[in-house]
Amino acid sequence: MDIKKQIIDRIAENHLFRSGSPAFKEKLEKEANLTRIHKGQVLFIAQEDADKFYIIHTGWVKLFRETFDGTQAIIDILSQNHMFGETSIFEDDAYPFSAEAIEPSEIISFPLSLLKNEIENNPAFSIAMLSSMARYRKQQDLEIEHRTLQNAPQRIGCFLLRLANQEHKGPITIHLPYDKTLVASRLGMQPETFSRALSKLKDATGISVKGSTIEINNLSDLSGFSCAACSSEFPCQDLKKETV
Amino acid sequence: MDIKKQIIDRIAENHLFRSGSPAFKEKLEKEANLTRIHKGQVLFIAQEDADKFYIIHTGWVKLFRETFDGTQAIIDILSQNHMFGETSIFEDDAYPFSAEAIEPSEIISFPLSLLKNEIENNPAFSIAMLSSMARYRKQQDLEIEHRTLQNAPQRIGCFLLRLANQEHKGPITIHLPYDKTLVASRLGMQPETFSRALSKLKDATGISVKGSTIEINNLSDLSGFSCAACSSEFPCQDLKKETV
DNA sequence: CGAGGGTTTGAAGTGCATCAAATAGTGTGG
DNA sequence: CCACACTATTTGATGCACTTCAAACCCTCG
Repeated sequence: MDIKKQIIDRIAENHLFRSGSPAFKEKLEKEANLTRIHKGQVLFIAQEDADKFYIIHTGWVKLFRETFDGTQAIIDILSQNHMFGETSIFEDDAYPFSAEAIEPSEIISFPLSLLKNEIENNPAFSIAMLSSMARYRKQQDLEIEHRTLQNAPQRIGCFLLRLANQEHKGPITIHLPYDKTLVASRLGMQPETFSRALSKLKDATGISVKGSTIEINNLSDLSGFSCAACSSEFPCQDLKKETV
Repeated sequence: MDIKKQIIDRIAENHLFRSGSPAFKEKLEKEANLTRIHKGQVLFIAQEDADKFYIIHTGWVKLFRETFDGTQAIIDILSQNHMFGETSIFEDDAYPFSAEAIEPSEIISFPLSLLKNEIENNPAFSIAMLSSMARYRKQQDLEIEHRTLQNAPQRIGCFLLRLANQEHKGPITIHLPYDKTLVASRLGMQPETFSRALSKLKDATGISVKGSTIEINNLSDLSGFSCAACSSEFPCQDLKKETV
């Protein structure tokens, strides 16, 4: 219970929930449900009736949709402090995608009704929600652009840049947050293509790769290579920094 | 003035603006600016200071971003009753893309400040705005999926299905709303690819093509072919039907 | 009629996917 | 701590889809 309170307190600090009413925060805390889920566990599937929304405490969750033949389209892969499932409010209470843990994770769930209520009764909150959705929208626009204009090595480079802390000078060390196979599908390519594209990127930009650890020696080489085919100037803001 | 009033009245009927306060509608009418623009005319470019948002009365407008070397990524192509530029409210008052007329068009512009005000002061309106953005978000998710999972002929078929009036039984005649070259870039492919993919689609589904007129004889052949690689069941809702 | 843009067709190249197989890495039970 | 099983990753070979470059065609409009 104590842990739960701590978690809620931290969540309450983020941009969206800061605008929540005290009553809302109280209810959040009361109705929060912290669950540990294992790798591969499915939280919900697309079209299912939606009655909860989720925030990730630890771990990683992928959002995806699939066709009849089982091909998956990864919509997003989320980590700590990210919220998902909340848009079903606007989708006749059906989840618009499926969600599955890709690592052992701790997930907090809340009744969607709380959110709905707060949106309807607290204008400041609904405005905060608007700006949260606007941020997501911008990110999606960028995603489409990336997939249209960048080739495989460039997309990987761009992904690495967004993982890197761009303030830092000098060599930067990055750990891929999950399976290379998953990074590949997150970037819309096959695992084999990812592997080959990564070594092309290595040759082109002088990064070094050992397993899932990647060292960037020269940030501007990397950004020069990756961002050439992108309309936004470097650094391509990581819109994910603001988490909710 | 009379024409202007008529236009505003029609706009006021749509989902988003129905939630506007009477004072808001009044101000909209007073501050509306109807402009005729010619093909190729640019309304604004990305990053420019935003002080207006737009609604299309007649014609077509493309939204796009471009890289240094001039390559364009088409974000969307919009027609009658669609709104654009409004998201700059959430982007530090800078347009996140450029907008250009692709046909002679009549465009109505309004001060962004009106919208900002209404969002801040009319909770019902900000909720309507939320649901409008949620709709857009869903559409973008679908767009990414299409580009990932569908091949060129399938994407064209899907595009045609969304143009067609799906209620209608029997043969359906469609006119491409703008240049094939533009349709191609809207679908993320080259004009040559479009041309070849269209004839593949013709062979596969029995549609007939004469210039920019396309006749669909058997809707289910077309949807069977195109929607096989898509997670949503046919008919892929045209989320654009609700225009704003 | 002739100019110019849009569209189609052809030929060749590139990038990514696919299938198959080898290799590296990880966790398990002995 | 090792051997085994299993999964993740890499590598190779091949094919397909789309792009690119070039040229022809077609349509419209002065």
